[in-house]
Amino acid sequence: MSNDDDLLDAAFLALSDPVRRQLISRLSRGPATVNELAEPFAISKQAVSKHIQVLEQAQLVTRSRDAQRRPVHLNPARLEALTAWIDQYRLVREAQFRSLDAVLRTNTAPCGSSQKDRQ
Amino acid sequence: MSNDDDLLDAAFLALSDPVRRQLISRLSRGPATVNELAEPFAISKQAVSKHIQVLEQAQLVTRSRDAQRRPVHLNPARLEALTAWIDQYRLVREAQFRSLDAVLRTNTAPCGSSQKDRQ
DNA sequence: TTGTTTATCAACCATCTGGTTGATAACAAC
DNA sequence: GTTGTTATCAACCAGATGGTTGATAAACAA
Repeated sequence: MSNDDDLLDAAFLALSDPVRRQLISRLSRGPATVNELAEPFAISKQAVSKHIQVLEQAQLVTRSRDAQRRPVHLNPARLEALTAWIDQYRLVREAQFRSLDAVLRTNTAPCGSSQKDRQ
Repeated sequence: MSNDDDLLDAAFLALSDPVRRQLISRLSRGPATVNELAEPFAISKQAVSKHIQVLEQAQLVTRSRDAQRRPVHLNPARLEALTAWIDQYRLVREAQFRSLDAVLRTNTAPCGSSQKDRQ
């Protein structure tokens, strides 16, 4: 987990599983232990523990220590890094769509669906 | 690829690979064919074609037809769905952090690092 | 027709993923 | 000490993923 690319790999991979996304959802309402997190699921707590390790490696969550408990906390900063990556490309493309739209609207009149591929 | 959850699965999985993220990056500058997309990479174009199929299944890209070419287009709408999902939880948690911060700032004076786990 | 370009399909293979069960470690309470 | 709770580790397994090579199809150009 050295460079930035590996962190993005790990984070997106972590979010590609519905169980892990539900864990994120639960943690957005506050920290929780593995047992608490595992309770709503039909799978073993070992499996949940593995899921949490995946999230932890991606730095989407952190752990603390409270006797034998190891509460899991959400890390919003890492979530923000993901939206930042996505928006970097989404916004560029949407801006191009808007300007293309403006060109089509002013030059050619009818609102036909004739979009050329190579710009 | 029926429900919303499957689409999120597919989309986050699609972005968990550095090659596919670079494809997204390239496509944010405009449509391109498989051969054009494969050129910068050391892997075969069959491999790139597979990557594009993964992106297409996630509806992050679309294809069109231009003679024997099949140009690939970015789909910003799907990218936006991802940021929407992330922000849904990121913003909740950050808001909680801010209010906790405010409570700590007004009630207890010294800026020590004593955060309790269970809220 | 023949050839070229573009792109996918079909096998195949090594590795990773997500789940299981059983054993183990660390701590709390008695 | 013993018992119970919390959590991880280790080994295993079925299926998915990411890459390869070779064959094939589709749309042109000559």
